[in-house]
Amino acid sequence: MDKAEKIKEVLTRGVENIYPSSAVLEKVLQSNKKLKMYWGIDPTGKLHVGHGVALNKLRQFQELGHEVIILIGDFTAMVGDPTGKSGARKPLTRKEVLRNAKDYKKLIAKVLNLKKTKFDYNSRWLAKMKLADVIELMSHFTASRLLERDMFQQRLKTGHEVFAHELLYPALVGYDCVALNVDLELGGNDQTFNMLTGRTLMKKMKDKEKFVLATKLLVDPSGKKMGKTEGNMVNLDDTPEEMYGKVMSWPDNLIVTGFEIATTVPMDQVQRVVAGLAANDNPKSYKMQLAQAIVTIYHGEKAARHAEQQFAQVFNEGLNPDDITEIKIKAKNIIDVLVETKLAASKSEARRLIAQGAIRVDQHKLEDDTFILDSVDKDGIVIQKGKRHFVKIVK
RNA sequence: GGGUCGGUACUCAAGCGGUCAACGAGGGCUGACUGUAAAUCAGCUGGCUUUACGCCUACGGGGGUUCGAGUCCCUCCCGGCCCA
Repeated sequence: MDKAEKIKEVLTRGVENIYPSSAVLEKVLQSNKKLKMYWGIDPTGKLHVGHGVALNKLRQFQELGHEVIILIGDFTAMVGDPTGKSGARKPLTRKEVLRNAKDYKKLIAKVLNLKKTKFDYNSRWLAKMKLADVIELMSHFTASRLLERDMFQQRLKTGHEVFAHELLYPALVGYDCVALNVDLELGGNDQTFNMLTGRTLMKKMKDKEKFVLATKLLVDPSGKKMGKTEGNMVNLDDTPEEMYGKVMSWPDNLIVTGFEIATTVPMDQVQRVVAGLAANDNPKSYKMQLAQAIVTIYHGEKAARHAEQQFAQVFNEGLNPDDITEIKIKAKNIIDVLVETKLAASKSEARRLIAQGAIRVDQHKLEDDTFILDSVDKDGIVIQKGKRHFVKIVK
């Protein structure tokens, strides 16, 4: 790929929108100007494939020689991105944030060149702000502008409360880019509002144009949320087998988007997938390729191949996977065993699962909930719940 | 500050004195069907046990009325809307 092609890929692949426009950004990229850009993350949860999209995009920029900063929103995490109704989320301790950040770094290293990546924390400037600074910052916004955000609108419409401090959120994350003095911000399309707030602020406070690049989200082509499959969000620290399995359970219409945003598979190859699907090829084979491509990024090729082989073994042939988590337990009664192995959350649930025929012991469906596990030999006993949860009881 | 409506399980949301562990929807889990799909269909979805028209815990907090309260009353806390 030459530079022109790379620039084109940066501007189009997995991109939902560019502000002020793709054309303007293209010009800047073609000049030899080095851009300073950042991507902000909330350190409250796990990194998942949705984040992988941004990482891939950042890597492309990095390859073109631009400067990448990853901003951990440790301070804004305390405000909480306005979701849910109670706002009762407990603030993270400094320790938790640092631990999360450390985990993030490890995962981010799979995609980005860490030597060329800076990490920063927005508490560095936000924690120091005085009330006068906050007042000055807020004076750049109108109340209605802050309330425009869809989430607020929805809550107002349905009579739910919007807390005053939540209105600060877009302003604070918007201020990050001023503090960092960047040329470009990258984020998921759901962050567009916040990113544009920052763009406005940058113009007012520094008289500088900040580009905003909003990446596509992992949704099906109709724009609908993943719905049921949301539960199959792939965390970047999932084991290869989990990751592979979760991708396989995505709906078929996510395949193409998945290739585009979550992998580095060349786009002309992705086009072939599109053609294949249009020609009624079995989507399963493409989904397997996708799963393998994604697992390869985070765990390497070997692990990906193994995950695929395990997947076939368990789901096509109905056998047990090779490596099952082994647990030593005290309980003997099957109900207690299920609870102790965490396959069931409570004894009641354990009984329900058995009644529903969800529990297998060494491949045999269990119908008796008074079953006693006594003689555990050296090979152990495999307990299966549903299709994909296995635990091996060992001595 | 005044008026008014409201606070129910993971979420939304019924409920108007007993038959309420609480309708319905979403989500989750399990089963069938499959390509571990998705869609669809079915069951389950507070806990405990002797699995029973059983016991305990739950309908913002506390108190009361009643044989009996998510449901009525008092009070406190919190929110929406209107007025100031």
